[in-house]
Amino acid sequence: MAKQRLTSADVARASGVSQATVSYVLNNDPRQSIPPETRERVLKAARTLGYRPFAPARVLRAGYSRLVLLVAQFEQVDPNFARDLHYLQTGLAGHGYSLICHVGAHMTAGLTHPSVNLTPAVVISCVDETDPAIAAFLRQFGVPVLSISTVTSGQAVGRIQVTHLAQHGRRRMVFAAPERRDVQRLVQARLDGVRQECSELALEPPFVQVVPLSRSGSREAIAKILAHRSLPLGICCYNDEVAFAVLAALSDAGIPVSDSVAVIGCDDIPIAQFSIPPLTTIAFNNRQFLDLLIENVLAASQAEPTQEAPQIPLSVVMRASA
Amino acid sequence: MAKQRLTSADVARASGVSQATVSYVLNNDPRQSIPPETRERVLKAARTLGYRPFAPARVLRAGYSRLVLLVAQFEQVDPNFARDLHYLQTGLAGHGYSLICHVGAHMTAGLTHPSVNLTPAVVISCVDETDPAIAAFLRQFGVPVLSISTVTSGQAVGRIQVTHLAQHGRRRMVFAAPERRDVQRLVQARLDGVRQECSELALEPPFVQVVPLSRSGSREAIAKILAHRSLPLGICCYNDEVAFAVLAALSDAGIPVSDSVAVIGCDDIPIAQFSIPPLTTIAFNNRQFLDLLIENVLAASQAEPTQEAPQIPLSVVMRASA
DNA sequence: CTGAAAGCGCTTACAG
DNA sequence: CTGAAAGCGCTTACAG
Repeated sequence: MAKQRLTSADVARASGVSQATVSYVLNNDPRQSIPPETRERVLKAARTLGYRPFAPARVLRAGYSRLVLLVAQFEQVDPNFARDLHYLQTGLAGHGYSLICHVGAHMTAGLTHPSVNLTPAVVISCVDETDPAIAAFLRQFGVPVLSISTVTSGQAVGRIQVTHLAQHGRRRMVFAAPERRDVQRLVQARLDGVRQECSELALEPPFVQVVPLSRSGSREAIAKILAHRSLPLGICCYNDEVAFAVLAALSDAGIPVSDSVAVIGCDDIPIAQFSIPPLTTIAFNNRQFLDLLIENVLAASQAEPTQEAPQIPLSVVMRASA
Repeated sequence: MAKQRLTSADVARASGVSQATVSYVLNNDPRQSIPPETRERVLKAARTLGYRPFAPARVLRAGYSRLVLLVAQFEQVDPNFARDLHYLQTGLAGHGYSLICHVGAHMTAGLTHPSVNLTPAVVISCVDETDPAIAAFLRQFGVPVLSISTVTSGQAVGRIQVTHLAQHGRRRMVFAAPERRDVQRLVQARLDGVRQECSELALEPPFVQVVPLSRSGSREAIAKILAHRSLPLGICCYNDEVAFAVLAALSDAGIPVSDSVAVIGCDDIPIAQFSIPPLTTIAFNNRQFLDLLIENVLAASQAEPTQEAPQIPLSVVMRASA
C-alpha cells in the first residue's frame, strides 16, 4: 500500500472539530472568531501529526495559484542574474507569491512541458520571443507572459559604451562580438546601440569583429582588428568575458591598453576589477527595475495584461582599461 | 465577472462526447480504443477552444506530481551551475518530470514558504543543511530531500590541488580562502582536503589566508602570505575568482607566477584561460554524476528515501599558472 | 466503444 | 461559534 496522505480531515478528527474549523484556524480566517482554546487544540494536533496542506488541492479550490515562473536560457544565468532572481523571489514572497525558475526554454520533441506539472499565475520571460519555438513554449502555459525586454536596454548599453569612449578621446570604434549563437539577438541590439551612437557623434561606423573565447582565437581576432583599423582605438565589448579575452590578446600582442586601445566591457562581473588592467565596464542598476517588475507581476496575476516593463538604469564603472 | 476557466467538460460539449472520452483522447490512454474519427473531433475541439488541462486538478486526482524542486543559494549560481541545471532539467523532462529552481534557501519571517503554492515530488538540496533554518525550510516541503553533498567533493578538490602542486615541485602550501560568509562550509571542506593531503605527503600544514575580492584587499593578503612563508610557494585557491584576485595581486607585487608561486584555482570558469598567466584549475566532470542524480530522483519520487548521491569526478585543467 | 459517477483535499458560503 | 455540504477540474474504475 502506498503512503497515505495526511489530510485536514485527519487533523479535524484528532482535535475533535470539523474540517471547516481546521481550515479557519490554519488560515487565520479573520471572519471567524475561534476561541483560543479550540485554536490551540487544532494547532497542536496539526503540529503533532505533521500536517501540511496539499498545495494542488488548495489551488484547485482557489482557482488560481500564486506561482510565478521565470523562464531563462541557461546562457543567461550568471551571478548577477542569480542575485536579481533572489531579490525578486524575496520581494514576491512578501506578497505570498513563490518565484521559481525554469532554465532552458527550448523543448525538444518528447520532453514534457512544465505546464503538465504546474500552472503558474504569471510567466516572466527572459528569453528571445522572436524564436517561434520559444514563443510557442511560453504560450503553452496559457497565462500572462511578462517580457523583460533585453533589447532596448541592449541598445542603451552600446550607446553608453561609445559615449564613454568618445568622452575619453576615442574616435575609432570596434565592436567585439561573442561567438555564441544563442545570444545573437542581444548582440545585435548592443551593436545597434553602438552604431546609433557612432552615427550621432559623427564617428565612422564601428568595425565589427567576433572574438572567440579561446586564447588563440582571440589573438587572431585582435590581429584582424589591427589590420582594418589604425590605433588609437576604442573597443566596445559585448560583455566582460569578451573583454577579458580582448585584454589577454592585447597583452599577448604587447599593445598597451588605455593608451593605444581603450576597452570597455558590460555587466561588471565580480572579477572585472582583477583584469590587467582593471576593466572599465557597464553596470546594471536593477533594484528599481525589479521593484517595478514585482508590481507588474501582481497586476498581471490579478487582472489585465500589463504595460511593458520599464528600462533598466545603467551606469559606467570606470577603472583603468578605458 | 472573472475569467472563466476552460474545462475538459467544455471540450466534451463542443465535440459531443463525454468528459471521460476527452480525457482518454488527450492522455492517449492505451487501454481505450477510440475510433480515429472521434479522436480527431475531440482533438480539433480542444485545439479550437485552446483548452489546457489545469495542472493542480490533475495532480490532486493523481495524488502526486512530477515536479522536482532544486533549492540553491544564489551564491552558488554561476554558468557551470546553470549548465548542469539545464542538463538535469532536460534529462528529467524525458521522464515526464519538470525541474524548477528555487534560489535562496533562507526564509525571513513573514515570507511565504513555496510549499504553499506548490508540492514537489522531490526536493534536491544544494544548500547547507547543517544550518537549522535551512534544514527547517527543506523539511517544510514534507517530501524526500536529495542532498548534493558538496562536502566530500570539496575535500577531494583540496586534495587534488595539493597533489598537483606537489607533483610540480612545491613543498610549501597556502590556502587562499574567500571572504564570503555564505560558503564557509564548503571552504572548510576544501581546506580539510588541503590539510589531509599535506599531511599525507609529509608537507608542513598549509598557511591559510583570506583573500578579499578587492584590489587592495588582495594585495594586503599577498603581503601577509609572504610575511609568513618564504618562496617558492603553491597557492590552492578556493575557486577561480579568488585565483584571479591572487594573480592580480602577485602581478602588482612583481612576483613571477609559476616560477616563484604556483597558483591553482577551482571550477574552470570560461575566462580562466584568459588570466595572466592562464590559470591551472580543477574541473568538475558532472555528466555521469547528474545521470545518477536523475535516477535517484526517479527512485525517491516513487518510493523509498535514497542512497547518498555519488561522488563528482574531478580533473586538473593544466595551463600556465601551476 | 462510451458515459455517469465517484473522489482526490481543500475552502467557504450556508444553516444552525 | 461550529459543522455538513458543495464544488474546484481532473481521471478512472465501473456499468452499459
